[in-house]
Amino acid sequence: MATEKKLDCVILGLLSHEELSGYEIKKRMDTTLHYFWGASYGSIYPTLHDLLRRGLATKAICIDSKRKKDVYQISEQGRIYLREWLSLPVDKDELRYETLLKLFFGNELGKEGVMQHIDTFQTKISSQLQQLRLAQQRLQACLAKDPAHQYYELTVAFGIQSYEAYLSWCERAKAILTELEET
Amino acid sequence: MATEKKLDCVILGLLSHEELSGYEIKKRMDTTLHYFWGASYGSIYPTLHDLLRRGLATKAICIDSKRKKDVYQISEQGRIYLREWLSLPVDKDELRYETLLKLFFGNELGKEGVMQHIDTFQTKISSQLQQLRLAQQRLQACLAKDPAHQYYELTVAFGIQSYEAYLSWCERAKAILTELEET
DNA sequence: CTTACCATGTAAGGCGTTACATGATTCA
DNA sequence: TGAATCATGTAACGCCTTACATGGTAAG
Repeated sequence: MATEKKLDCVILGLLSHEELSGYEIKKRMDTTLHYFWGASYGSIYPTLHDLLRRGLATKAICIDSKRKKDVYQISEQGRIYLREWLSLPVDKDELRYETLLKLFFGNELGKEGVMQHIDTFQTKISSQLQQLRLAQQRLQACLAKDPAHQYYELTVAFGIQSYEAYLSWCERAKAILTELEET
Repeated sequence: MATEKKLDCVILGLLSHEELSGYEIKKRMDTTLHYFWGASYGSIYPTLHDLLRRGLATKAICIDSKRKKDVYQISEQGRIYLREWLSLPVDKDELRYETLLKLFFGNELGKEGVMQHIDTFQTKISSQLQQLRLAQQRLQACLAKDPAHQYYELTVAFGIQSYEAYLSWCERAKAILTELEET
């Protein structure tokens, strides 16, 4: 019942690349996966325990220069489970842009308010686009060494392409609204 | 606690355009708002009752040719509440594309699988793009009559622009993967 | 020495989906 | 007469966020 849980698969996916602690997983969620997925500690740690319990991951205690952390590795079982999920058809691609919602009800909000929201959106997207471009440069430098990064690069390219489209839409939208104001 | 609820505002927004029944609201969610918002009956009807209770909407029973339905109207209080929310800064724009997730873990899935997912994605987006283009044509025909539709048109334009970007990314991604295969 | 960051976790509770239930009406 | 659509709802339950709690270490 309710929406199918995927966080276990996402974490397994990250572990398929390298061993990670819960804290590091959260980092990945906030950076690498940030623009197309997310999760909080409150869901990550319990999921990690669950993966252990199901034998899909193993845990080791790692002590790097005085600092202790629990690192998790994907198990053979986990790899099988992950591959199975990856092969399944995609269940849902979802976009929830509150900005579009507020725009849609723009008649009630008024032109100035709408303009304001577009400006804020544009600023946010611009800065995220810069981040993505940086990531792309870093990736392209090491693509030759590690062709596995090719897939990462594809997702970054997706982000760049759509964010560029967003920005050009912002300009057009603002132009249309300005014209409306003159009339 | 937990994520802030916005469905009440979304419904009020829809009611600000016209009076609607729960069933009709669901229809709007599945068509007009479909690509940037969603909701099920299980959340719509209770929210509608809640709006009544809070005095943000009123209910009337409408009998159209034998068919009975409960239509809701936004109240003055509701309009104030809606405007207030619309003026607030946008809290969250969220994108959750499982397709990108599976792509990201492409190394584990393999090229063929990734290609498959891209194809499916491309097909789905193409068809949704067609829908959006149709909507745009319909809208442009009546923009002169009702300038309130301008805002609706802007959201449609956003969808078209980003979906076009998605599709051109699909082509590039497939080309890159094909090249990889040849090597 | 204090701020920031590393690191792990739990509890409460909201949100919203899925599945189930029911019944009328329209149309083929 | 049967399928599709109109129409309204509820119960169970899963998911995940927020907020809270705790403590160690690195760096300025």
